[in-house]
Amino acid sequence: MDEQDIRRRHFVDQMGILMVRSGGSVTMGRILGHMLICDPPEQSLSEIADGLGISKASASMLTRQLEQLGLLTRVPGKGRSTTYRMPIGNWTEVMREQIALAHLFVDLADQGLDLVKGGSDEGERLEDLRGFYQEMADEMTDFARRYEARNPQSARRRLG
Amino acid sequence: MDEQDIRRRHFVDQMGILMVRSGGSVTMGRILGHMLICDPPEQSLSEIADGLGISKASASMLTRQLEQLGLLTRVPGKGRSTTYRMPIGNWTEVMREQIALAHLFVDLADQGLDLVKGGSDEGERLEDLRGFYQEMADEMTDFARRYEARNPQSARRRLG
DNA sequence: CCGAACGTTCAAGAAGTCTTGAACGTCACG
DNA sequence: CGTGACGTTCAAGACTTCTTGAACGTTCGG
Repeated sequence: MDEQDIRRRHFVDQMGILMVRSGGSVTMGRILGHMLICDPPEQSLSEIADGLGISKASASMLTRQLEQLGLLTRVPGKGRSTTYRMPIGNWTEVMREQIALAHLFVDLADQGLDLVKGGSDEGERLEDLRGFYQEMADEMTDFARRYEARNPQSARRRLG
Repeated sequence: MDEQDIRRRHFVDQMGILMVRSGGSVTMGRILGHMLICDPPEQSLSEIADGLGISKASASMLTRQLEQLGLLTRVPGKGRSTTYRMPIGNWTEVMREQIALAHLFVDLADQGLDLVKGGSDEGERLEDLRGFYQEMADEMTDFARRYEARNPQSARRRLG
């Protein structure tokens, strides 16, 4: 293992750590790191598993999760063989979950407001939370639109 | 347990689920939910633990974590007794972690770009990621500033 | 000085998630 | 057909995180 390999491994592991802090798992992040710097950019499941020293079972499960998050694209090959690659300009897809989550907070805050309709203080706390998440959702939706406008390639699916 | 209690319990549990989706734990979210609708708004550790049916050990640990996240404020009482309450307009504090995380992605992407300086395709993927997180960080910082300007009470600490 | 109330910490157990080897189904190729 | 390569699934084990009761230190009121 030469100097370059060590640095690549370090990059991959760091991406694993950042993915954990983002809500995912270490290995999911390591796959992402691998797919960011691998050559060739398209890799089969076996190549990913071998490249990272993980089982094909993990690779199969995690690539599917990453695909669902919009962080990995499946490229069907001939027969059963398929390869994966990092999509370019697809980050608004990733924001979708965040925006949806913010809306869930807004909705739950509304339920709470209905619940404490009598009191006064409770309302203040809930409206504070509601206001924040509402603005947050609006802001992110706006940002996603601008990002898509600037990166037309990303417009695979549109925001609702 | 009457109708009202059931609805309160439901609200608390839903907040637990949303907190999990946000990267925290169920019980952390349930505490947050309790603190959003509790009366009086300031509660001691024992009141929180009893109110949710969890141990004081959990309550102690989780209130500290929530305090560090800026989602709970410690209100020192006389002697050893302290109470907690939900702060108002303190949401920019919560954004801090997100912004810091985005910066970490940018930094790691830079390391990666340095690593693959030879190739061409790798650079594209890394620059795409870097660009997104850089803009994301800028956008959130900007939003936080505007939010603070609109909610002066929140300005306990300023963004750097 | 004593006792009660409170929050903190710790080790142990419970619960959940992650990872894997092995078995399987499918497809291309000879 | 038969064989090999590939991705998928499953049950089992490893591993990590969560939760708790009990023991402890501190403070207030008597």
